[in-house]
Parts: sequence; C-alpha cells; structure tokens
Amino acid sequence: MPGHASDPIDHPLLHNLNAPQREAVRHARGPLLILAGAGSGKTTVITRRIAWLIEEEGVHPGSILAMTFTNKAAEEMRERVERLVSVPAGQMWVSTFHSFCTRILRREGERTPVGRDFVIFDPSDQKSLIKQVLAELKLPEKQYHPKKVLELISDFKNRCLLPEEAREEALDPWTRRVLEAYDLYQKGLKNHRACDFDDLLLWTERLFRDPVVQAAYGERFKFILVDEYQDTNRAQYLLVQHLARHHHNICVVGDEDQSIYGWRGADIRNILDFQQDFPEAVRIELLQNYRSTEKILDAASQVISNNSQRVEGKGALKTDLGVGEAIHFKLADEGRLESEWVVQRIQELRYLDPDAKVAVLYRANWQSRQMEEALRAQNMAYRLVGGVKFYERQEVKDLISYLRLISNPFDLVSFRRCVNAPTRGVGPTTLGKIEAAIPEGGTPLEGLAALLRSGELKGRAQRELGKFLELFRRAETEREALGLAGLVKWVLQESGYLQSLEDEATLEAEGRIRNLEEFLSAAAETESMGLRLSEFLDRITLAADTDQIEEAAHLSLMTIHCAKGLEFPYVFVIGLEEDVFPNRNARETPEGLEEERRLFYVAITRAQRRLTLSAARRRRVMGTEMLSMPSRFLRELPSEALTAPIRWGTEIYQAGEGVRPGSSFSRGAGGGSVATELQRIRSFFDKVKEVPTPSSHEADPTHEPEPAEKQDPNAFAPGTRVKSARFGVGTILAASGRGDGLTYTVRFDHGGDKRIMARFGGLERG
DNA sequence: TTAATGGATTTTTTT
DNA sequence: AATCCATTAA
Repeated sequence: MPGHASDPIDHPLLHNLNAPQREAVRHARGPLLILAGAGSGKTTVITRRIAWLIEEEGVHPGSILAMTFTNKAAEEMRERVERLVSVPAGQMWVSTFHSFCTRILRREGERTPVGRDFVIFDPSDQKSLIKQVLAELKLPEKQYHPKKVLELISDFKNRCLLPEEAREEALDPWTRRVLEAYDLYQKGLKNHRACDFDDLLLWTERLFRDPVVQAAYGERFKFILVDEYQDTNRAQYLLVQHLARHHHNICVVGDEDQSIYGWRGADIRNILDFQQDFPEAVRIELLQNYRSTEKILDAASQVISNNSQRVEGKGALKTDLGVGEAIHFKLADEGRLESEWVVQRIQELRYLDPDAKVAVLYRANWQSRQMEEALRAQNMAYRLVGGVKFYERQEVKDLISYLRLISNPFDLVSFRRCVNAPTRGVGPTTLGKIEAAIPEGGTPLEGLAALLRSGELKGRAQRELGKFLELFRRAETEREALGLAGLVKWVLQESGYLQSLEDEATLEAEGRIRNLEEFLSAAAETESMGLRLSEFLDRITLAADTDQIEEAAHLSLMTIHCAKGLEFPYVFVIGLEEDVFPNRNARETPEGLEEERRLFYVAITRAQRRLTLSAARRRRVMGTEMLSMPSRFLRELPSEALTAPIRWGTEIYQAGEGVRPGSSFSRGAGGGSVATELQRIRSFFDKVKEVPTPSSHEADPTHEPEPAEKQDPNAFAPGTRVKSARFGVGTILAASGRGDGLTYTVRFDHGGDKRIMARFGGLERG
C-alpha cells in the first residue's frame, strides 16, 4: 500500500493510475513480479516505471535493459518512454530477446563457433540444411520428417542442450538418430557461419556462462525488465538469471493465463516459480481491466477457472465499463455459411458504425480462406495477418539470397538459391561439381571460380556462371559507393533477375516485380535510418508479421496467437468445434488442453464491446466432409453472459450440463465403425481429463512409475521397449494416470509419439 | 536441364 | 482443396 504523506500524488508519471499500478511504477530496487491481467494497462505501467527510474531515481538509460517478444512491442515501449522522459534515452536497451542476442553476438561472437559475421537462418534455410543432413545420414524423410526433426532439435536448443548434452534423453533409436542429425546440422550451421533463431539464444546463453562476459553485462544492466515473462523458455530464463544475478533489480511482467507458446518451449513454470527464484520479490497484481465490459470478462474468467496451472491466490479481473452486451453464438450448418453469416454481421455493424474496428480470430491459418472468399464475394476490404510472410515470398527470398551471399560468402544455402535464379542452366549435377570444387575452408564462390577455370563446363552454363561470378566480384568493389538501396537495385539489374521476370510478362510476374519494388523501398528506408547491409538482413529475418499490423485497419483476419496484445471493439471467434479449437493435436495431453483454453481466454479478452462466437456443424477439411462436435469450451461459458443458450442441433449445450449420454455417441464423424470406436475412446479420454489433475506435473518423472508398478505387475517404466500390433516397436517415454486410466506415451521407431491406454493398447514388452 | 504430370500428404500456433 | 514432391517426358 502506498503511504499518504510521502505520496507525490500529483507526479505526472503517476497520473491516472490506480493503487497497484502506482506501486509498480514506484518500485525502485529489488525483484518485482507484476501479474498483469488482460487489458490492465500493462504497457503504461512498464513505460512509466522505466521513466520513473530515469527521472526520479536518476538511473542512467544505458543501464536499463528491457526485453520483449515482438519488435512491435519493443518499438512501442521505446517510443513511449522517450516521450515521458526529459533526457535522451537512446541508450536504453529495449529489444526482443532475439535481437538482444544478435547484438551481443555481433560484439562478442568470436567466442562462439560461428564468429561475429554470421547470417541468421530462417525456417526455410533450416529446412534445406536439415534435408541435406538427413540425406547424408541416409535417413528416409518418410520416417524422419524434416519438420519433426527440426522440432526436436529446437526443443533441445530451447533447453540449452547441445547434441552431446542431450544424449541421456535419447532412450529410443529414433531420437538417437535425430541426435546424430542434430550434431551434423550444427556442424553445417558452423560451416555456413550461420545461426538459426534458437542458436541466437543458445550461443548468447553459453557466452554468459563465462564469468567475465557475464560480469561485464551483468554489471552494466543495473535494471532489467522482461515483458511477457510467461512466454520465456529455458534459454531465455537462464539468460535473464545470468544478468539479474548481479544487481537483483529484475522486474518481470506477465500473465500465466495468457501463456500460449508452450509448443515453442515456453515454460509457464518460469512465472509460477518466480517468487521461489527470488524469495524477496514483491508481487503486484494488476486486476483492473480497462478494455472490456463485464459480460466479456465474466465469460473469460469462468473459462479460465477450469485451468489448474495458475498462480495461487490471484484475484479476478474487474471492470468499470458496465455490464455490456451479451456474447453471441451462431451455429451454422456448414463452414461456408458460417463465414457468410459473419460477413453479414460485419456489414450490419458497418452500416451503424462505418469506422468500426473488427477482428476475426481463428485457431489456425487455414481457416482464413473461407473468410476471405466470403469477404471477396462482398467486395469487402480486409487485412490478412500471417500466412505467407512478405520476406518469405519466393522472389523476395531470391533477392535476399544474393544480398546474403554478398554479406557472408560462406552461406552455401543462399548460394544454391541464387546461382540458379534466374535459371542459368545449373541443375543438381553442376551444383554437385561446384560444391566438390570448394576448397577446404573456402567459400562456394571460390569453388565456382575453380570449376570455371578447369574448363569443365560448356556453353550456357560456362557463360552465365562466369557473369554470375563476376557479379560478386564487382559487388565487392561497388558496395560502398552504391549504398544499401543502390546495391539492391544494382543486384536486381545485374543479376538479370528483374529482366527474367519482365520477360515472363504474366500477371503473376508483375505482382512479383511489385513485391521487389516494395523490398527496394524497404531497403531505402532502412538506409535512411543509417543501417548497413548486415543489419538490414538481421532485421528482415527477425521481422514478424505482427510487427506490421496497423491498428487502424478496419477489418483484420488473424490467428489468436497473432492477436495477443491487441484489442478490438468487435471480435469474432470462428470455428468453435472440437478438433479445430481445441486443436486436434493439443487435445491429447492435459497441458495441451490447458494451453488451448488459455488461447480461448486470450481470444475472448481481445474484445472491448462485442464478442461473437461461431461454429459450423459440417465442414470440409482437407477435401473431405466432416461432422463436427461442439467445442468443449462452449460448455464452459456462463449462461448469464450469453444472449441465448447454446444449441447444437437439438441439444442444449451449456455450463455444467454437458451432452446427455446416448445421443452423442451415435452420430460419429464419418459414421463408420472405426470412427465410432475412436469416438468412444476419445470421449472416454475426455472424461478422464475432466478430473482436475492435482498438479501431477512436477512430480511426474520421479513418482509416476511407482504407483503404476504397484497397481500392475506388467507396468512399463520409461525406457522400456514395447511392441504394439498397430504401430510396431517403440520405447516408453512416460506414463500417466492410474488404474483404468493408465496411459503411456510411446515413441515408435518409425517416428511419431502416441498416447496409448494400457487397458486398450495391447502393448507387450518387445 | 527443365517443365509437366500425377500422386501423396497435409493444417496448429511463430521469434 | 491445395501444396509439395518425385518421376517422367521434351
């Protein structure tokens, strides 16, 4: 509680703030945990706190470090602080974790395997490298799906494990092979002088293990602030710990109910355990919501109360914005009708309020298509966020590959890309020859030069590749004079890329040229900010879609993940069906389900005035017609918050009631006997999971196998090899539940994890 | 070497 | 339905 006498009530930095917000702003030294509910004025508090430190505590801006997850958040934070303080604050470090790490590595990188002049690999570069590795190890992509393999590698990296350190986790053959791939993949990155996204964190964390480096930065950053702390993974957590160790002035801000990046390695326990990490921490809860009306908040808190992974003893969100409108729900017969209905509602509210800002939110990107079709049919303008990103378009990537190779001649992935864009008659054969000609420790261009000298190539290839090589020679000398934008334009022309698109003379090519022009102006803009080529390239790879959302857009279509941190007067959430939302793959584990629920919570709390939910009874998914079941989250909505009870066909589907037995099982999706059986098993799973799991989470590895063994002499401990008639041979990863609910997670040798119930699965020791 | 064809496979979310 | 891949024809 802030005292009265000493309270400088009228301090401008405390203006219009409630009591806990003021307390947070004025907290100067020592660890601070700010639990900031949705819409609780978090950014205001953070920025004013930083300003307070500078203005009132006399802290030098250069000793402040603030970490965010998106560039947009970082920019906004910096701008707002700069407006609040009277001194120049340009020396503050306000950035995303990833750009912070990039900055550190560009300074200290000679201590890491990739040095200081690395390129940042984006997901498509990663994919082509891992494919190469898998081919080298003769691992078939069928079983070692590049995406799956990269996921596991990313998982290891997020937990700061290098290949040799992850060995003890590789109990089964599949993981062991992936580990070999991981090892080769890292070597490949090193040869390319490249970091993937995860490496940025990983190498920086390694760097900070060195007491000298750690002390240098730990001393420098006297005040550290981490936004969205609930989304930090192990690497980010350790990074923060290394730095905070020195001054203990660590302020973390977050909301465990909005933790939606578990699949990316985020560990919700980081925020849940903050007070254990820093026992002297002060905890402040921001519970006053300034965004939504009561009905919306009631629905949100009712939904989220079904989760067990929450901070203990946290209060509920409050609002002064009045009761507000009840939540609408629409069930359409078919997916197309659902989007048409939504479009109609948008048109109606547009008619009443032409400037209304509307968002349509969905679980997965594919769901945007139907909305787009319906909108286009009505000639309505919209902004689609996500999907194929600008910097990932083919033509843009082609151009970037030239720039990357100019910036870092070791980048073989980029070389491969641009050497045949536009086509220069280089196929796998020629490419193989070039790569074979690369001298030990040399660059691809040196390999190409050697091959050209040998005179092995003939005709078009020899001629074109000669010009190609010459291009890079000239780039070296002209780079400085041309400047960034000049260089981009020069490459576009001299490479013949622009010409080849012009020759195509199709509508598509025209669009690509436009994109390249847009890229050129982005380069010009960057140049005017005084940035150089390598910095431009960093920015491009680390740019996210969400960074470009104009809040001014009238109608936005985006995933819920993209919508985090945003607010809209009118929000539609579509596709509230089982297997869509909650997503089919997330439903398998209690943790996955809780994360889906948090996602729903995030979706609800985006709405300021009106929230509309919708679903479709039938829908085409991947070309086949599916019957859908209502999302279980619909049942968690309080009836008082809804305009009408939710009906699904003839059933009333509402809080506490559930679907009456007997009716739901008979109408299985697809209707076949296998599907019916599957559904029976699924609903069984669901019942099992409805029982709140008493935080079995922490105890998992040590305690779980024990009770299982007592119950059943045939129980399998993690690591046991088992055989299943349906899936083949695999290794037990974990066990959960007991008695009839005893369920194993099994990693099968052909790849892929499955959760199998001991009772049905027919697992044998194998 | 490249374009075209047919078949398999896919949809979770992203710095 | 739409994309991605591998094989085949030119």
